Amino acid sequence: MTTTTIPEVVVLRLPLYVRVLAALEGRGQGVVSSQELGTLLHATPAQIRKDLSYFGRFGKQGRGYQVSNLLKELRHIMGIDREWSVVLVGVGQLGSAILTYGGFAPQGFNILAAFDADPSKHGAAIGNVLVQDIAQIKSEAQRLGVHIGIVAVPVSHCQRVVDLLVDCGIRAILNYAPYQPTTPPGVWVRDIDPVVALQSMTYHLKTAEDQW
Amino acid sequence: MTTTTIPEVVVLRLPLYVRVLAALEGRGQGVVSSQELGTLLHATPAQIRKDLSYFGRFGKQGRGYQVSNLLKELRHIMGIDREWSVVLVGVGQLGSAILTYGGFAPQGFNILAAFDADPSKHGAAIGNVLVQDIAQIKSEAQRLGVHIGIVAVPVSHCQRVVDLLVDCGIRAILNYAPYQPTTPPGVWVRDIDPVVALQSMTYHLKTAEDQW
DNA sequence: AACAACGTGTGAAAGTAATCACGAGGGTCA
DNA sequence: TGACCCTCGTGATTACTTTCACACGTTGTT
Repeated sequence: MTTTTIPEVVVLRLPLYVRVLAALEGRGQGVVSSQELGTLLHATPAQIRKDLSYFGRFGKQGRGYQVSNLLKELRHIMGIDREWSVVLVGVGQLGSAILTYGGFAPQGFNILAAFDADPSKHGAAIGNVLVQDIAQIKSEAQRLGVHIGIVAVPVSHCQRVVDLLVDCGIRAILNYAPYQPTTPPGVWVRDIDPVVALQSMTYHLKTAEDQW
Repeated sequence: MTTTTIPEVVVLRLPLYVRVLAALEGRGQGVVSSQELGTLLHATPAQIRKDLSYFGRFGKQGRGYQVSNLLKELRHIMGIDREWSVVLVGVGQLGSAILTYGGFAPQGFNILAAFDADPSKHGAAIGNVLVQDIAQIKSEAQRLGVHIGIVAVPVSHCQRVVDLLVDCGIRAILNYAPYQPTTPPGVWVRDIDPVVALQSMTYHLKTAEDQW
C-alpha cells in the first residue's frame, strides 16, 4: 500500500471540487475535463489533475472525468458520504443564527444539541434543537456520539470551551470566535472570522489607492 | 523607494497579528517578543520577524516590539485605522443576521445600506439599516461612497450580484454564497463557507478512523 | 486500419514560503 | 566599564506548491 501524506492545501481544495461537481451533476453534465474544472475553480488544469492524482486515477485519457463517478469517489474520500453529529456551544445571537441556518443538514452535518452557560436559555428550542446546560455536555456528547463541535462564544470563553470539547472526545471544531485556540495534536480547528477576511482586503484597497 | 510585493499569505496573517496585539494592549502589556507572539499565533518566531520585516523595522534588539506602536503601525499598513463603507446584498435569513451582528462596526466597517430584489422587504429597517430595492444600488453606492460589498444571496444569484457590485466600483467583496464568483483583476473576494470548512475537517476525521 | 484530436497522469523544473542560523545591537548588573 | 543575556533583521537553506511538458491511452473519422 502506497500511503503518501496528502498536502493540507489539497485537502482544503477538495470541498470546492465537490461543490462544482455537484453543480455539474445537477445540470446533467456527464463528463468534465480538467480544463473545464480549472475554469470553474479558478485553477490550472494541471493543478486539478495533480490534486486528483493523490487519491487515484479517476480520469480517462482523451475524455476527461465522469462527473457522477468522480463526485462519488471524492465524497467517499472526504468522508462526506455519511452523516456527522454536531453540537453547538454558545447560544447568543450568532449561535442562534447558526441553529436556524439551513445549510448544514443537507450536507450531512446534523446539529443534535446546543449548550450555553446562561440558565435563562436552558430548555428553549431553537431551530429544532434543545438548549441545554453546558454542564451536561460531556454526558450528552457521549450519548449522542458527537464528532464535531461548533464554538460561538465570546473570545473570553473560547479557549475554555474548546478545551471542554476536546475533553469530550471531539476532534474537529468550527470556531466562530475571533481567537485562535490552542489544541493538542490530532484536533482540527477551522476559524471563521468575517472581520479578518475584510481586513485582509482593506490592505489591498489601501495599497491600490496609494498607487497613484 | 524599495517596493517589494508582499506575499499574499503574509497579508492574510496581518489581521491575526493585529488581533493579538490589541489583546495584549488591552491587558496592558508594553513589550512583546517574536517568541511570545509566535506562541500566541501558533507560528515560529522567525516567521513573525520575517513577516514584519516586509513592512519595516519595528523591533528593538534585546527587547522586542513595543505593543502599542506595532499595533498602530500595522493598523495603518492594513488601512484599518479608518472607517470603511459597506453595503449588503441579500436580506434573507443570513443577510438579516449579518445586519444585526455587532462585530463589524467596532472594527470600522459600517454597513450603510442593504439591498434585496424582493419588494416585500423594501422599506424595512434591520439593525438600523434600511432595506432598499436592488435597482437603487448603483446610485446609492455612489452617493454613499461605498468601498466594500457583502454578498448573502443564493448561489443562483451570486455571480450576477457580484458583477453588479463590481459595476458599482466596488473592489472588495465578502461572499457568503457557496460559489466562487469570477471577477476582473483588481477585485478582491473572500469566501466564507462554514460547510466547506467542516468538509475539510471530516477528511481528517475519516483518515484518523481508517488508521486502525 | 491509419491518423488526428484530445486529455490524462506524472516526473522534472520552476516558483513560493518557511525555517535556520548568525551578526549586530540593546539592556542589565556588578 | 565590561561581561553576559536577550532578541531583532536577514541572507542562506530547506521544504513545500505549482506549473510544465510529454508519453501514452481513448475516441472519432475517413
